[in-house]
Amino acid sequence: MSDEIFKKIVSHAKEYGFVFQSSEIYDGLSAVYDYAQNGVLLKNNIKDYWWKSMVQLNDNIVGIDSAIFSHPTTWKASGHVDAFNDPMIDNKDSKKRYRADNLIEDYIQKVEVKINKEKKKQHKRFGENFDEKTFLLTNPKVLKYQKEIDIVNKRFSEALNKDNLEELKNIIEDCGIVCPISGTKNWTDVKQFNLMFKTQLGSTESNSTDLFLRPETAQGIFLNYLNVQKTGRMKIPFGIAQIGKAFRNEIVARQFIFRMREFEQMEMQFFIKPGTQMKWYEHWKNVRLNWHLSLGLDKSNYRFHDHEKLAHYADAACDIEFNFPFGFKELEGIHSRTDFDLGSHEKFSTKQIKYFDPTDNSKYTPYVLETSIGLDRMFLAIFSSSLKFEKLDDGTERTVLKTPYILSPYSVAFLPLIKKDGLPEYCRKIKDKLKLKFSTVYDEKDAIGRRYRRQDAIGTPFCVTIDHQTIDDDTVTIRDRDSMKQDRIHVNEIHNFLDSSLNINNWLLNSD
RNA sequence: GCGGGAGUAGCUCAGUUGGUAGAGCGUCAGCCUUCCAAGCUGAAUGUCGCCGGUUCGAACCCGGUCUCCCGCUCCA
Repeated sequence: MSDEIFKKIVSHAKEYGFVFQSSEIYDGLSAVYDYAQNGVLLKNNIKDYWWKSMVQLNDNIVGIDSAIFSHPTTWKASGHVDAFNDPMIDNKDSKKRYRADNLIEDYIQKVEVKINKEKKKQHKRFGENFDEKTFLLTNPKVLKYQKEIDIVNKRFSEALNKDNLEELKNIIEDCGIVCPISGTKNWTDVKQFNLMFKTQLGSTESNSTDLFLRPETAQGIFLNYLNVQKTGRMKIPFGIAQIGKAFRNEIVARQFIFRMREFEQMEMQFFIKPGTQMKWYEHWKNVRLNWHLSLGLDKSNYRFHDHEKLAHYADAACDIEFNFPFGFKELEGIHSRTDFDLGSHEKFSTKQIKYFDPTDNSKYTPYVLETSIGLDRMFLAIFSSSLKFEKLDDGTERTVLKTPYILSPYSVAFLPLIKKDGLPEYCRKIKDKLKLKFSTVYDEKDAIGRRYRRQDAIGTPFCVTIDHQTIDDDTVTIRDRDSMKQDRIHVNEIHNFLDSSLNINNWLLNSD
């Protein structure tokens, strides 16, 4: 059911120039998409709406645009090198996937348990006379176990150091490790899952450094925290906002633009005094939900989801989930990141990243409250929930993209009723006057009704139509996308009409 | 990555047991048109995802590969 709708949404995105699969003429690239002529307008409008709500609306939030490359130590400090690099192995029978290193570690532990069992047994038997050292050195069973552990441990650490995946599999096979679920030894090869994209800085092999494409934009903000705070004379609490691309080699990337390998984040890191994080956590939860609601999509599309299992850096975290065609899924994350990031960069860089608080003469590493929204997910949320297939009273159907007016690719279409009698010329003239301030489009081909529907399909909220009366008295009709109703207004009023309909104040500050 | 399904025009799809492709919508040009996709005339568009094999001959059969969808898995 929703499957069908999702397919229609994806088709519509392509047919009307919103999203194309990347490199389609070469059969495409998995989980990479391009924004097309209309899509880029919608996407830019979303960015703009977010940026203004953060940077322009708040005196204590500034924006930056940090590089996609950063010093490789960044990702050690952030925890991504450890958290994003796992050797994985699949059991072909149970179809379950395991971390190969965990399987081996578990195995070693099991053998250790056997030694302990043996020890307890002997201890019970000999009581006071039990000599642990001699026992461990002489008991044939223990010696056998211990020898096995030593060998496995040695091979294991060598394999890990050399990233020798084949050897990891050999160890698993040699130890006879079975899948806990299927109980079989039918394993695939071990594969390294590196969620970060690697590249090199430097053009020759001998003098190049391995770099990662950033898997999140947040670290660019943390690296610049001190610079921004000093040069911007920022006082805590304050925030740094950023919009930018991030890259993750997802194991499974699916659901259209919901999970892509190259994606765009809109993040704001808010720096606060330790101990105040819960207050700010609640604050930003509110602010962010209201931002979403200000766009006027149905309230029931949103819900909070609190994280039970917290990430290594967080002491509280939740998602704002959106009702996508495939169910409620994460759209935005609000995380209390504590001083994990700044503290870690302090440690790795050995530079002090402290804030001197003049209000009480205290000195501390600031805590961080993060809001992080996926721009592509926001695009999909808007696009999928806006696309309506309406049945009109006269029995005909109408496909209309009811995007929030302020985000629509084009704000207004200019349409001469017919293609002669000077109407096109007149129409172009008034379009030209408005085209720099508003996103406008012109169309004279086909019957007027068809042109209205074309604009409906790409979400244009207003259509200005020039007819013969216009030539006589300089009035035009202006049609509203959602109601399909028309008003006749004077040409000179178009500017003010659009200006007030699309006034960001009315949208952004209308959150209650 | 595993299992299942799929890939034919911009979109939705048809194509009978193998005989080198069609429809609807859309697009374009012209005519006609005084306001909500359906008037008339004409036109363009596909190496049937890609590579290879079987065959006299492949959209159709076989193998490989790429991509998409669903489920599993993963998700700092």
